[in-house]
Amino acid sequence: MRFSKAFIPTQKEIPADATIPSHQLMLRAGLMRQLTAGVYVYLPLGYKAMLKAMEVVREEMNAIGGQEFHLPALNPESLWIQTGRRDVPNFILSIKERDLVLAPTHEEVIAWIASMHIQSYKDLPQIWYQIQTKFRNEPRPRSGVLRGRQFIMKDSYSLDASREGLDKSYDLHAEAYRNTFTRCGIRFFVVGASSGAMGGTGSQEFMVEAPHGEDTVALCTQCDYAANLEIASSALPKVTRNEGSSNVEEVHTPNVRTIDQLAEFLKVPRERLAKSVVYRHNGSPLLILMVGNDQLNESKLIAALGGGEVSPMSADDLKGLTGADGGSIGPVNLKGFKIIADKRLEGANGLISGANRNDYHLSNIDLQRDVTLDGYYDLRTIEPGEACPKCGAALKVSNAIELGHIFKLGTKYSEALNVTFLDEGGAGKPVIMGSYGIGIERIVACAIEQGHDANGIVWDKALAPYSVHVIAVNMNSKDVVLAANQVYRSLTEAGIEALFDDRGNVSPGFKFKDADLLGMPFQVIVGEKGLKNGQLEIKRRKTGERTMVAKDDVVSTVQSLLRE
RNA sequence: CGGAACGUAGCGCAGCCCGGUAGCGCACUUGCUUGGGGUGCAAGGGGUCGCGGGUUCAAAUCCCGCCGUUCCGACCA
Repeated sequence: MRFSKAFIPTQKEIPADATIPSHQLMLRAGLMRQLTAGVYVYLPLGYKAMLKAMEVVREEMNAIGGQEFHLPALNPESLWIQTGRRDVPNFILSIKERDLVLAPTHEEVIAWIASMHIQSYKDLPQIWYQIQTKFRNEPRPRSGVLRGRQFIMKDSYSLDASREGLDKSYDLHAEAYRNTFTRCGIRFFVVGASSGAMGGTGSQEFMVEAPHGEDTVALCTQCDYAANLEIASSALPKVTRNEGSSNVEEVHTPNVRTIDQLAEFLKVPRERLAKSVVYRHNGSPLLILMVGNDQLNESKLIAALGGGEVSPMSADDLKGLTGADGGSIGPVNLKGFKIIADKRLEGANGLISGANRNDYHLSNIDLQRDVTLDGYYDLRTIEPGEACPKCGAALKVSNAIELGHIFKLGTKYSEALNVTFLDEGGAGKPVIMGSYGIGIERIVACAIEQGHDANGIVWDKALAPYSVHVIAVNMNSKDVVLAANQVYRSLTEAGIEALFDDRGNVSPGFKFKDADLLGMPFQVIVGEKGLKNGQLEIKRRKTGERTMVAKDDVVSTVQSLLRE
């Protein structure tokens, strides 16, 4: 492509609305423009990078036997009502004029097709995928392309006759994902994840560590333990059980509200303080006991409760139910609440907690003796520096971007939409499904987050819109023009995608700056200096390293560089 | 959906407090110049000041409403 004919609107100034590097650079390098919040126009250069990412994904999906579909973005609303997902908050965008919705994902449509055509265990397994635009009713789009209202996803769906089959399909996807992201030159890691409201038994996320990521993950500094903070655990000791339990005593604790104040006031370690956190679960009052200042993890809470809606109880609501304020609430003689506790408190005694009477606490609480508990669960959010549950080394907590997510769905959708097959014994059974997504824009954005410097993008070969950027330093020099055209033609004829900066009205410095901003892996610089010796210069964008190469050797040199 | 900020030429911004002919840099057009890291000089073109209403002789500027965008939070299959 000749730059003089190309539509590549680069910008020197940083757009005011872009706050993270990938967003700024995607705008500055002319990859895209924002149409409205969360919706982007992909310009030719940006779309080329996206197509490269999609092709890598496609090849890896085909390699595990995936079959590509093209599914409708417009879906009948009724299909989503059947699975109960029509009313999921902030999920579906709908069409005003018709009872149609814009599909945010395609489990429903896949299940609909499968329900018609999957009849026998002999028809299974299947891996069906699509690489298409999806829509989501994001309350707050942000971080450029990382969280939009419209985006391109590779989604695949596995259909299996057995749990073992699902495990195999899932493992195939995990391997395909590793290959995909590795080929894209992205440094990633895999974490255990919560399956959330999607339902199902297992799930993992493919993550890229990034300060601007909106996910939080725990990573072991020594072993390979990695988990989304939603499910991460640490090897923190339980609260010890003292020998014998004294009688519960009421203690006057005027104006003591927080755990820190209480520990200070009573001169006791925080481990002996059972903090009461009050919620409503599907409307019913719920008290959760945590150790000291341990933070309740809502994702774990929901999982422990088997789903449903949870929300912190308001101060007024709490006062009405208990007669006391938050800070004085406790599990002993608390009427009308379901009570659960963090695992660290399992069987503990000698605890201090609220008396359900302002300015009073109870001491010597024995959870076995004094409280009717509905169970102990891991409910706390881990903190950086705590011990890895696998190896005991320190955990760190990082922000990350979710590139891909793989799910063992089970039979939630096949049951809702009646997708059944006959097994060997002739019995009807629901098809067992898996669901696996990759965000295409996120591949590109993460590649830029990891591949950029002060001058611009540094593309990996796999995603670079062009492999080589040919720069004619001085278009007024006949020799330069001739040599640059020759090398551009030779590269193109050799099947190497080249962008040729043949602009006549642009100074050399401007061309160099643009080339670094656009970030193609290699630059071939054609200038009078080198030509005197019959040489051209090859610059590696990543390292800045420059080598002079004889004119006739440029194509072969570039070819070997691209093979590295 | 709660909190905050912003909206003036394609982009980045000043002007608004204190009402009185709309400005700067980049980009763009033309000519000359320069030619290995966003050349230099000169002459130009381009704006319903987000939209609607109000106050006033007069509104980018003051008041009210709306819309849009961004950030923090909530949310995030």
